[in-house]
Amino acid sequence: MLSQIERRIQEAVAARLREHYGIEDLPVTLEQPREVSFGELAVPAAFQLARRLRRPPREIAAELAAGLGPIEGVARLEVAGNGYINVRLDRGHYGWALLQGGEWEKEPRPGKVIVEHTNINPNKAAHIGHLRNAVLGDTFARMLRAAGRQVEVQNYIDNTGVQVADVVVGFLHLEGKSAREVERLAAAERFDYLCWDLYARVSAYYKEHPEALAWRQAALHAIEEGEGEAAEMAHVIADAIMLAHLATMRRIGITYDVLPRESEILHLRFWATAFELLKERGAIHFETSGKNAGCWVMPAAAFSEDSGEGDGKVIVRSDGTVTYVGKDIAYQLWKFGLLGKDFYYRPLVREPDGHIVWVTADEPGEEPAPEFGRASEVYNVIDSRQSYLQDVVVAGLRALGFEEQAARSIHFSYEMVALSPRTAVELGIELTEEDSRRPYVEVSGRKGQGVKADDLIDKLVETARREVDARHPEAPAAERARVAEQIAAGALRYFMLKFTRNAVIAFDLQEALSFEGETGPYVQYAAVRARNILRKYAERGERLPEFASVLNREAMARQLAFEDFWQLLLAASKADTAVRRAVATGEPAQVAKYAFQLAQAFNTFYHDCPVIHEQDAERRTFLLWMTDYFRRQLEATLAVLGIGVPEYM
RNA sequence: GGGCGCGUAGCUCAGCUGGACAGAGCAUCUGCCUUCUAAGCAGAGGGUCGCAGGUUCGAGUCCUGCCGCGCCUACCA
Repeated sequence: MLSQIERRIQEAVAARLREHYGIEDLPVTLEQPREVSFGELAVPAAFQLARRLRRPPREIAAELAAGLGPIEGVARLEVAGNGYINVRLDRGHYGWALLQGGEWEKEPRPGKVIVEHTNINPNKAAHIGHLRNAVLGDTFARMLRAAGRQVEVQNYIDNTGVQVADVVVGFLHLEGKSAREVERLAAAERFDYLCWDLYARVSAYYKEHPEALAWRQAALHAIEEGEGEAAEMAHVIADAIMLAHLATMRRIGITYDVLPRESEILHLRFWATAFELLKERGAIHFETSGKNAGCWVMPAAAFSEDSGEGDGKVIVRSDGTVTYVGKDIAYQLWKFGLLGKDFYYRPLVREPDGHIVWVTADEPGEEPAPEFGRASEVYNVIDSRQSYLQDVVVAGLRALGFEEQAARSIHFSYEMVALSPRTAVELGIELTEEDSRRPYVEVSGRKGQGVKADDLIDKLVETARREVDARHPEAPAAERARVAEQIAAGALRYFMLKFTRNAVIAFDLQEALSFEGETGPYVQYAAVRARNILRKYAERGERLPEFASVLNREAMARQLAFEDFWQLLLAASKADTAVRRAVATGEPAQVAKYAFQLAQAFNTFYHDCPVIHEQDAERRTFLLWMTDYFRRQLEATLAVLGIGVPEYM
């Protein structure tokens, strides 16, 4: 809605510039005035012209504004400050247009976007760092969809890597378990927690007994070959934990379209194909001397600006096994449809909403699968510590001559989640004097430190449940449980989204468990309040009026003359703009901030202005409509954030 | 050493392509529940935007140089 008016203003100003000054190369930008009392939009063009024309901006602004004819949707223009042209919208026109339609503007583009996120090693329970990844990825995918793009969400399962091998070593050598015994354990509750501890024990064992690293090598080899006890055990572990991760993420509304597995990358010879390509086109070479002797290496010059120091990146180890990066290059090629091969697929689980999650398979399945891959754009949601490896992957594409795809391979990076010193101490992690003074402490998953995702969600649900029980003791228990879960999920998702991507989160348990101020529940509460108004109105036996027939443009203009009403409506109408802007900058936090500010505006309105008890009929109708419009806009925004609105709070 | 990122209120963080007097939440203090639920609202105090230059009509935002901090720089991912 707003962007249509913006376009008209830009066109009108551009035309005026052309006709009056003969200027065609000045892009007309629009800003939001600092103060709402200045109007809804501001044109700073006079400042840019001042230099060229060598005249004071204020004078130019006056001249410019005077020559602009009437613009649809604009009530008037004012010259302000030392050269701004402030725009006042025609409020009646605006409100009326929103009442008529007010659909979200989209920017559809051809081609499919792949968003890859979560990507947790299937060897232990998920932790809060993984939650940040998944929430960012899931929200970004929702943002893209809301903006009209076609999106496919992938979650890569590294089921043949070192981390899984380490847990295999643990079961095999520290626990003396067979694949069959592990299978029984895997069927029990909290297998991911059990592996979390075992993984930490294995890591500690390596430290004490470095010779045990040979076990890892052997396991890794066996897994890559796909045969023997270790390989079988690896599959059991990885599959069970993959399902545990899906269950964890399901709790906060996250799901996937397809899970490409590393084992298929190997067994279907994706890697072998990519390897041949890389060799053929000279992207990697065999090292015969130096510390990388016997390895296939990508030269540092390929991915680093000044290639002075680096020795390049090992793609194939001297024992013949391929590194993660190598497999990732094959995978990235497949995503763009450049490998000339495809996986087989089988349905893995059906989500409660009917959505099917597919997983790759190494032989044809019975059910026909949708087409996966063949994207025109790929976002890899991976933390910033791995930017070096992402650079290598992209360099691989470039070295193979896929310039365009390399440019469309986007590392959607974000900073790590560390712990606040206070929370670290609460978890029993010993801190040095120095650490306790720092704003945050990085913890080691290898040592079994950190906050498990499910533990955090459990705590959030408990906290929410206490509040819900206190407020609604009469409600059925099952319903209270569901409400508490929605609040917990909202709190968690908002917490992970309120920080911009490259802020290190110092995770503080108390802060995360807070439901006041800038939090998910605050925003959910505003939506619940709006719903309550409409529900209470209906309970009084009154039917919601046919707004479009009762409220005409003049009534809109009359009501929107009140500043508070106008500001709330204006804010609510900007939801689609906020999402599109956030897509453009790749910053989900902007959507979260918008939702919070909109909720704030509504809460003020809610406090100041009773809707149902309004005496004046026209105003009451208007307020009901505005409440409903606000509700729809906030709920749609929350949906983009993956946050649901509880029945009550 | 090199690469990436960060440094804004006591704390945690926003600040869109440079724009009109620097924002939010938390914490502290003061008020407001007989009204559509106070997970709320209103208000107060609190900042030489790390430092120094530069570009510009205009710099928290761009450039350069320092200072401090973090991450990466594996035949782990």
